[in-house]
Amino acid sequence: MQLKNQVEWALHCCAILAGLGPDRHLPTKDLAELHGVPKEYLSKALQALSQAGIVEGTLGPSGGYRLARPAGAITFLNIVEAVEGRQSSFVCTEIRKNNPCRGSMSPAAAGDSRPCAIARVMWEADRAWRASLDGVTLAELAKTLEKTVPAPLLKKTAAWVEART
Amino acid sequence: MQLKNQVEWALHCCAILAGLGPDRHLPTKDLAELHGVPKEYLSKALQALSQAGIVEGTLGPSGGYRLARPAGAITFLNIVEAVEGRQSSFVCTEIRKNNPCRGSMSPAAAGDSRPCAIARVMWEADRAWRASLDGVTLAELAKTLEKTVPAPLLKKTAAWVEART
DNA sequence: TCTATTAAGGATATCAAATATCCGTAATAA
DNA sequence: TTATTACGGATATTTGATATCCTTAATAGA
Repeated sequence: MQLKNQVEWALHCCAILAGLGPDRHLPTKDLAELHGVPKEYLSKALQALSQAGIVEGTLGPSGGYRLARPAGAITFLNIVEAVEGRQSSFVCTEIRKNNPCRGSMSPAAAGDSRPCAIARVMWEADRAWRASLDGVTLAELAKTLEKTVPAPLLKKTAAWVEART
Repeated sequence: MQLKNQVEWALHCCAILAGLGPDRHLPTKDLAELHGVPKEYLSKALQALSQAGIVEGTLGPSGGYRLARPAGAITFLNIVEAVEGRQSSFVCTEIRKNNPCRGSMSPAAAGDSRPCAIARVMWEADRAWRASLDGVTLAELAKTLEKTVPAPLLKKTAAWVEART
């Protein structure tokens, strides 16, 4: 079980966009070159972010993407769910016959409206995962970066961004 | 991102085995029929559980599987990790060039031993997921089943198990 | 001893999803 | 008018999950 690599790309792109000045944009092409990933495929991830209202794109020359809301109002969970979807990592299929732990998918068919006890444990863990991701915003990530990443590296990136906007 | 269906099968099989009397066994064939899943493929999951020391198999007629330890000493995490592996759902690839958030995979190559800040957030969420799974044992599941599953269903299963052992 | 049963595991086939590429359309700044 | 860009549809490629087949060795029971 592994998250799509688009999740990693989306998180890094958002981190970069969070450091952008107001009303400035970065096009897919630059973001792809920065991270060394295929432009066309990264574009799909950015489109997902756009549809989720996390980033917004503007057309034409000097267009590109920027955050659609303040970095403090965007959590990791928002980004992960935009790319990866909201379905739990555990899917309870209707396991048949004698098994006492019925699924909750079709209570009528199962003759029991109570959710599968095993599924409930798995879903609770999924909830804990999402709660953890929902507890960190892009703004807090930026603070962490300042503390843990060597200054020269940050300046290098800042200069790179500056040169493109 | 989705867990393998083998995880669900393994959890249900362990739940059944937890209700078994001491020194009794259930073969793969019966477990597969009970759940309505392919025997050969379920066998792979049971082998993984066996290698992890969660169940133990005995050969020959009247052989099969049983739990290798008390149900109170087996957590959901044990079972999930036996089948799904221990690698985090988030993999931090070395994203190249100017990006300030370096990977922690090859600090030497990155010239920086600090782990990627984005990866740390994702890994923390993964840790929360595993902690949640590690907080529930098979014994506790059995208690939940007694409370939430209608008695006739439990009796039906008990009778089924009884007929096979 | 013989036979049926079983776990274990290697090899391989099948299928679904992730990954990646290509192309057309419409909008827009210069 | 032109170059640039987001957006989205269609499709190819690759990878991993799913599934099947077969052999081997152990073991209980006849």
